[in-house]
Amino acid sequence: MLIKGTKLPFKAVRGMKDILPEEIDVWNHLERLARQVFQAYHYREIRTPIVEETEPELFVRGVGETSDIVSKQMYAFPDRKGRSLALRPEGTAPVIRAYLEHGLDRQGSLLKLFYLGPFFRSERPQAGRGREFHQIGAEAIGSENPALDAEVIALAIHLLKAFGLEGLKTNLNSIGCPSCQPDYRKVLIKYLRSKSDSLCSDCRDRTERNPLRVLDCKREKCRPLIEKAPSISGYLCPACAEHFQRVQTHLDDLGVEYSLDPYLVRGLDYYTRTAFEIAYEHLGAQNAVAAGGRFDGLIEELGGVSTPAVGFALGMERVILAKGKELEMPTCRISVYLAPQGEEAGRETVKLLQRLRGEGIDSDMDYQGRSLKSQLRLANRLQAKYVVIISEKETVILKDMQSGEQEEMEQGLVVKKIKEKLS
RNA sequence: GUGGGCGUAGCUCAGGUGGUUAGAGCACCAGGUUGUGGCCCUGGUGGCCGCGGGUUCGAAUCCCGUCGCUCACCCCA
Repeated sequence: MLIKGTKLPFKAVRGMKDILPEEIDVWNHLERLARQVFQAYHYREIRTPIVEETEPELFVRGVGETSDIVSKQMYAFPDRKGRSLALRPEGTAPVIRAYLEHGLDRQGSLLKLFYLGPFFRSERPQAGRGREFHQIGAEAIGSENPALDAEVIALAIHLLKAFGLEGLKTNLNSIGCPSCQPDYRKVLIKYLRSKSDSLCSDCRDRTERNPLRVLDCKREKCRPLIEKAPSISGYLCPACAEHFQRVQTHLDDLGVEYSLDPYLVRGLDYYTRTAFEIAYEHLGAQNAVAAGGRFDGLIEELGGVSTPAVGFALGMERVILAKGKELEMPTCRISVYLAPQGEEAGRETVKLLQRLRGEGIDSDMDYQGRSLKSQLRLANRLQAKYVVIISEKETVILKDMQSGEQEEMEQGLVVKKIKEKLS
């Protein structure tokens, strides 16, 4: 409790949240499920530092200089020697950095990695979007086989289903490659400029800055124009078109349901060809719960030998938000609670408690010298299975909190008895 | 960065047009029950009414500012 008359001296940083004991079971549960699923798909975990140096421009070159993430959302700061550091705003660039730094490309053919942890972007907080947020992601590096695109998409969906999410919608598109996207881009810009008067002000801006982004403008005003806009699908080069077709065939073979969405665009510059997004309808404005795609140019951009790769990331907070109260886990339980009565009994209780714990039985005791009544009340709230009442006598009382039955026994026997009952 | 909504007890929220000691439910503590939980009953702890200024005889209430939270835009998982 705070001293009377004072207000909170410290607060969590804006947009960053404490995960409290009552919430942590959900997180651990999801992470445990995720690890199982990744194991089934043969992805191995990698953990990269939360901080990266910005000087060789890892994020600028990876994510894109003009992207909002780099241009205005990155937490960057100098360290003691004046080097510029940044809290990682996304996971792919650091994973590729580690991949190149440790020569993981020389250890085998295809490398499949997953990661989970916090990321940071200095955006305005909103439902499903914090300044610190947690992602689970995967990257499959070293093949342009469309079957791998399909695997990654299937993996993302598999994870979300394992988390218990229903009613997901998967959208798919191909945004081409460096040999065809620029041509489309020119055509699109030309079209958009011709309609510039009818577009919203944001879209006029986007036309010059990031024309593909105009395609997923939500404004009523822009919709009809967008629907008449040239579609990327007509401009894909033969190689991209075939790749996209084969991704779809594989998804069909896998029984994955998806919709083609020619307006789907990714915000990060490194994406090529396959782009996908998995949305949960009732989430509010931020309804993409997972998204990803292919990034065949990133590794070369970061100084490696040109290597194709696909991946995705999934937002933990959004998953938890989507699950809402459905996901509530059983609250904290304890097997045995010890209720000492009086000072002398306290010493015996501490010893008994240690013996129980030595046997691996989760147990606790009252340390506050409270009345038996309030100790039992607490034990009840903790959903204790058994309570041991210890008085100054030789014998103790073992009470079954569910049935209410209790029996008196020698103190030496109680640990053995509890072990029997719990097994 | 831009716009809307909201800041009253640990939590969820009441408190018409300003008017005495600011309320309820939940939670917490104690008692009813000569150390025995849940249900019920009774009582109790807990509030600079976000902060600062203004209007007024008088402000939780009206006005301005500020900070915080929240939703949305932008952008993104």
